[in-house]
Amino acid sequence: MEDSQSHAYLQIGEAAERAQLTQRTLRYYEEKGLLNSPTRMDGGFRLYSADDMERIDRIRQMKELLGFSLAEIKAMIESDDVRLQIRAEWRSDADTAEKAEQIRRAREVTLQQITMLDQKMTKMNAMRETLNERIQKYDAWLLERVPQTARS
Amino acid sequence: MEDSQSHAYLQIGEAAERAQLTQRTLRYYEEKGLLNSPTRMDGGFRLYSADDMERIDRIRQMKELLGFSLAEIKAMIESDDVRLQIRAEWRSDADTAEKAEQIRRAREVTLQQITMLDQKMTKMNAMRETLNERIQKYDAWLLERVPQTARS
DNA sequence: CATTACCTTGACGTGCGCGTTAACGTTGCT
DNA sequence: AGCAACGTTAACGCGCACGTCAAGGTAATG
Repeated sequence: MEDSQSHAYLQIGEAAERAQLTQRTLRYYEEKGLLNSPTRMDGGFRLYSADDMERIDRIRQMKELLGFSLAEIKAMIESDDVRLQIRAEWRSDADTAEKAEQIRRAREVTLQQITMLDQKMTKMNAMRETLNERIQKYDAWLLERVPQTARS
Repeated sequence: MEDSQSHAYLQIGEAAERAQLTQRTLRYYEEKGLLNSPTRMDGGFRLYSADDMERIDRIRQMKELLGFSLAEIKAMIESDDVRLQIRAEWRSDADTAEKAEQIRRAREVTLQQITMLDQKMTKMNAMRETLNERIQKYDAWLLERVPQTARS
């Protein structure tokens, strides 16, 4: 019987299914340094944490949504690493200053990402406008010569 | 000496340069049916019209902005063809009904494009929100332990 | 008419992002 | 202990989107 709250650590099979990717793809991402190697069970099986799954999903989004190459994505998710490090070393000792520097860098990267998102969205808005105008031209044409047309 | 109003028809060299693509890429797009074969001069050199250039630019945008494959893009620019046909046959005879049907199809395609643009933009907005929250977390962390930080 | 710059069509090469197969180890259940 | 289900690495393959020659034709200039 299964834990109703799914095992918290997933083997690659379930992980792939939930992420809508193939096992091959997950291993490939790991190979390319997009995923920090997940923990393994004794036999060597990969175990994906919730954080891992989150990250996998962000990678997928960046690919599908923004059409980035894996290399570009790898560069972009630096900031995730910092975030996870923060969580991990939360109560760790020492080096507040160094961590602060890392966080500032992560903040910078994140800001750049936001900027580029905004740029893309601006262009997409322009594109949307163009398409809208096109629709209106079609409608004008149709109304002029085929007035009995139903509009949606 | 050059016409100040650039020759209206461009050879592949200038066309590529202006579109920020390579000649190879333009030929490749033509080969794949993304561009209707441009007119040629007597010797066989390709001549790109303003419409061609417009189309090339839309292809580039779809690739860079949306990350689509050439196959997907080819499917999407159907509606462009109709638009150009309209211009061409503007005062042509006959078949208003048939043309109307084409226009309705083009309108449909365009609507779908708008819908998908909207979907993408929605997701990008969500992503932007996530990034914004991340920034705020960074700022909170920095403010708590390194209060002497300058914000931008 | 010769030179130079630009173009043409093949054809092979390349990097990316995986798919697929092979050979084999692990886990869980009975 | 045995079997099925699941996992592992390694290696080859593949389609896409071009890059990069090679061998030659065309255009513009002096």
